Amino acid sequence: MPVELTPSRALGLWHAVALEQVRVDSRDLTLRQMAILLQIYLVPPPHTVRGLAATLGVTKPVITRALDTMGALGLVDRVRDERDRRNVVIKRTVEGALYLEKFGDLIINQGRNL
Amino acid sequence: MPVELTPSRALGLWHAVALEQVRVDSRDLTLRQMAILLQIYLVPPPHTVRGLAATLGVTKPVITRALDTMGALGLVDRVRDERDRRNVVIKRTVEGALYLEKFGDLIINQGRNL
DNA sequence: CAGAAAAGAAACGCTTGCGTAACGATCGGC
DNA sequence: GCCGATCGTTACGCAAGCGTTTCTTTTCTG
Repeated sequence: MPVELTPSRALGLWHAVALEQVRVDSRDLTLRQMAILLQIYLVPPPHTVRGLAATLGVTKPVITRALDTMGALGLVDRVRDERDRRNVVIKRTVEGALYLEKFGDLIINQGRNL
Repeated sequence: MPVELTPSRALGLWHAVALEQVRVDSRDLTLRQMAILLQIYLVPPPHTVRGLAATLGVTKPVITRALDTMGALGLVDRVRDERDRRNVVIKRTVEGALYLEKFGDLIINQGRNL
């Protein structure tokens, strides 16, 4: 069953969520960073820099930098892959899960108030 | 009738939209800029720098800079208010309307594919 | 009509992200 | 074992955003 949305409702939802997120959270993740974060948490692991770069259609340094930033915020973690030590496996964190959980609630609440 | 969303569906929708938007459009508006843009286009005018700053909970220079950037992209326009020449009234543009229309379609399509 | 107040922009120094290119570390094929 | 390929990071110069402060123009007040 698809999510039923009219054009104006869709933009209205985005509007309400963006507005509330800006008001509530000073951490201003870029859309790219958000896409990366959601990819990590919603798609089954393992996640690598190269894989994320390919999925997002961006270069590898973009991923590295985003992981730097979000790592400093505690939203993700990096672990060297012991099977192939060239790889880095991106790990989820409790704080990251909490962050997205709150964000999901925000979407739902704003959707309810539409 | 509210938009019905479960937590995972809400994040999934955001994920799909963010991913597709990153892949398709090199213009990477920040969440703040997007919130401003949507406010301008979804809420009845007039819109002023001061009003937007208050609504978003940010300082005036943030709005000025965002309008500079989005103005350069053709997404919004600025016109001096002739009634009170201290004010600037933010105007919508055809290109901005088109941009949001496409974005709305993106949300709907991704919502359908959930 | 002088002085305070208000609106928006500009200036300042700083931080962060970008794309491209170069780099060390590690693996795989011969 | 070596040499090319692969993975992630780092370096570089540049553009854009931030918060704070200052400035200019315009309006309101007494």
